Amino acid sequence: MSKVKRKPKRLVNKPLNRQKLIQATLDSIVDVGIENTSVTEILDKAKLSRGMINLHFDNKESLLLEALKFYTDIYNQTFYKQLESVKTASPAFKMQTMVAHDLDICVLNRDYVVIWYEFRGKARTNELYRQYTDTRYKRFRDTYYSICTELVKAEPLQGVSSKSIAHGLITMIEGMWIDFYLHSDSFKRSAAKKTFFIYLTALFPSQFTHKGALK
Amino acid sequence: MSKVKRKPKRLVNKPLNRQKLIQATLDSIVDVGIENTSVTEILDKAKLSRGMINLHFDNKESLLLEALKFYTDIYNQTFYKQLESVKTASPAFKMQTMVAHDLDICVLNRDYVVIWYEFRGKARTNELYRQYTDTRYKRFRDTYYSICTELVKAEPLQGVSSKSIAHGLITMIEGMWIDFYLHSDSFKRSAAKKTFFIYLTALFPSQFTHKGALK
DNA sequence: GATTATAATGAACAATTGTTCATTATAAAA
DNA sequence: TTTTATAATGAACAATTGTTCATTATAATC
Repeated sequence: MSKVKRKPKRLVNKPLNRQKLIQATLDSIVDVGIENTSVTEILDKAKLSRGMINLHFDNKESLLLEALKFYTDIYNQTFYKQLESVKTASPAFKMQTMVAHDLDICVLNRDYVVIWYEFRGKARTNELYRQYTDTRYKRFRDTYYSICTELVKAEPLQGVSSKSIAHGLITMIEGMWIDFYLHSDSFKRSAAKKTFFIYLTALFPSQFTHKGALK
Repeated sequence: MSKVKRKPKRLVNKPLNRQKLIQATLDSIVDVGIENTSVTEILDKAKLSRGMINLHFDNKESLLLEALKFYTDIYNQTFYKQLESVKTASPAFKMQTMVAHDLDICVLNRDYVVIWYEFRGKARTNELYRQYTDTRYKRFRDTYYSICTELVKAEPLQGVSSKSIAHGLITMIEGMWIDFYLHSDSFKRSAAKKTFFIYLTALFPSQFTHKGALK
């Protein structure tokens, strides 16, 4: 008789505590590194009891993967938002916008970069991590390749493929991130941007200027 | 009476087993990552008994540090040998030589790069590791800065500091290493070299050509 | 207020970590 | 050959790892 309906109950705090665990995991990675991020460490930070990780996630590994997923989503969202906003603009403006994004404080900040490299350090020996890090990397690379192709079309260079040029630029951005990761204290966002535009101007003098502005 | 002299004995195999442990540690880092490099893993690889790490080194941490030291010495030796060999050459030739070294298979190979990034991943939270990785990085950077200064002196660029140029080049080399680390299967040494020389030629057209040769 | 579904707890678990040290093996010196 | 110094062994250790699950707490429904 009373078997009419048993609806879900008490789901108010569950998603909240789930998110707490993800945040505590990311905090722990920043504080003590992914290597020393134990369940004890995470639960101390989240101020939750010992069984919570295995209640909300199957195991510690799943929690770490969800944290990585949550993290990469942030970058993807801002990256694509920027890309969308310059869809019809000139290639030079596209390049300027995307470089500005990748050197912006909302993406190139201490915590953010640390988390990225901690996860990617484990990606080599962890198939699942590699999936996420490689996907992000591919999108990032494809975007810059595409913009470089447009730049070369607008201003052809003799005997130089747009592929090679894109390769160099992508490599440089990656190097900038590493530079920030290693020396975030002395790293100067403006200097990085300037350096970047020196190289762009050397290759495409009719589309850029050293000062980072467009022609 | 018989207290005349007690000379050291049986020191034949000790250094040999010590080196075995260092090599097994590096092998383990390549195989399973520094995170999963346990004493059990190392000793299995070295085919030595359980107590050996604490006999030859104070503890596991010391062994890892000695392995890092052994590793960085290899790079430093070849790097300085090359640098010494071009001491009196033109800046362009110096640049060509050092880039060739840093993209050469004896330094840019799978095992070598993996070990480097595994250690550097831990360097952020490990003061001692950081000392070694930072020292190597500083030497590397100083060398390229110095060569760039010479290049700019030979061919001044208006409104562009040699510091910025060096910054870009160093950043690109670092990025090439990362690229190799992440995609050693598809990485093409020749393509990397070519890309590098495109940028050098764009900046210093009277000292380089796209083909990687000197003018 | 009583019932019920489930979120949260934390003691207990087996497995693995790095380290210790009494014991054994071995090569050089007496 | 005997003695001696020390290199090597591996069982035993305490500490820490991630996971389990019987118990308790709590909010929605009856």
